[in-house]
Amino acid sequence: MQSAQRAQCNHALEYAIRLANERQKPLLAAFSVVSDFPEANLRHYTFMLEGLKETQAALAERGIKLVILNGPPKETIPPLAKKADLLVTDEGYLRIQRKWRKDVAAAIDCPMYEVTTNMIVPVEAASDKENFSAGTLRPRISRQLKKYLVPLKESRPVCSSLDLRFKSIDLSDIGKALKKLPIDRSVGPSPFYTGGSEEANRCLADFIRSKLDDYGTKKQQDPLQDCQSNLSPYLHFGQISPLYIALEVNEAQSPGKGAFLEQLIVRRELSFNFVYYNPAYDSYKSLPHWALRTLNLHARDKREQTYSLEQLENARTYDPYWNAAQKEMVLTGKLHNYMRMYWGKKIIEWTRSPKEAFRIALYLNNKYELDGRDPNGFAGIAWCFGKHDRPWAQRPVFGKIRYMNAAGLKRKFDVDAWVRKIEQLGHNLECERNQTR
DNA sequence: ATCGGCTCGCGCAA
DNA sequence: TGCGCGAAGCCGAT
Repeated sequence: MQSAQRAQCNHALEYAIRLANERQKPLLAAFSVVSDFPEANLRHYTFMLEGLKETQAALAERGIKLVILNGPPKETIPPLAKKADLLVTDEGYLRIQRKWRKDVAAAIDCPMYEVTTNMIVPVEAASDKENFSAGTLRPRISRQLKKYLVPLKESRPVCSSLDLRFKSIDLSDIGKALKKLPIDRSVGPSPFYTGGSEEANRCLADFIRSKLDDYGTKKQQDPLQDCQSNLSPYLHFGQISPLYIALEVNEAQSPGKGAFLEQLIVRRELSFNFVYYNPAYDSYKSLPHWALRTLNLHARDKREQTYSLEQLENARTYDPYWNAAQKEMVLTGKLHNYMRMYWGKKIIEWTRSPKEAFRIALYLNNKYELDGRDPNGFAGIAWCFGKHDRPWAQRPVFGKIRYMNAAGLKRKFDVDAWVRKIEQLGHNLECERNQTR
């Protein structure tokens, strides 16, 4: 288990159970905590372990033991696979996830299967190449939706789980477990979002009940309206299945259904298409030619204002809207979708070159967002630089890249009220911190 | 308040 | 080869 950290609606898990049952063999589940995952810190590990603790309990109820190990998969997994008939894993799209799987496959003697469960239409089934935009991927996905929007039957292993003595990380006290791990602690846990499938299911139910109707309306672009699903951190750690979400939303009779499924399926899977087929997905080089051409042409344009990474990270710009966005991200681990775009666009405006802007935006996104380092995050940052978008009217610095400014925020919602809300939030957290001291 | 212009490449139809 | 079209844009004209 790696990218689908859940007991529910997990095709890799069900496939493993089925194969074990066919062979009348016991099943063992394993997860390897890699404590030096690039750019991950205490915030992300906390969220992840909260989820794994629940998953371990949920699996135990179904008679499956989940061992939690610490170390790179190529060292932790092969010893477990020594006497195994076969090994089943979930799928990974990022460079490091693909390397983990390759390394494990090379180090074991038994067959290994990789099962898609974090997508609805598998990345290779949707397209065999990188797609230029949603416009080209959408029909490919739509054509096959019926085939893949099928509920998954859950089963139980017939043989009792192996009771081997493995040095499993004890998750009964997550704080304690985290203290023992040699992880980056530069960013603290989110005070707002708790990890785990149960919380994910609560978010989903709440979203369908009270938010879905407004999805796709202009209310969705207003961060003051609580109109988002907030599911992206849970999707990132595989604590909830996109198929399960899609099936649940599909059941609802709501005008927002189409707009939400567009996000969940087309836009999300376009991101997976991006990281899977574009080896430079985490760099400026991943941009389309027209975007690189126009950005390079304007790379030496005079900037009205430039900021260093430190100034940006500490939310010290002249723009109170941008500062509030940065603060929301740092404080909560999640920034509203619309503000993320504004946030990214402004970094282009305020840095010495688009290459530097890309590096800074990705760095901050990966460090503070709970769903950082996700295919969606890489595609989201690249979008600010023209990826999956089209050229627009030429202007300094941006060239033909889509431009955004504060007038747009004001047009769409009461941005000053939103800034006050973020300030209040920061103040409240400060008070809480002082009280616990 | 609404509308066209801005501008490029993809993919389908002819 | 032609043509329609595309994540949330802005901006100036009407």
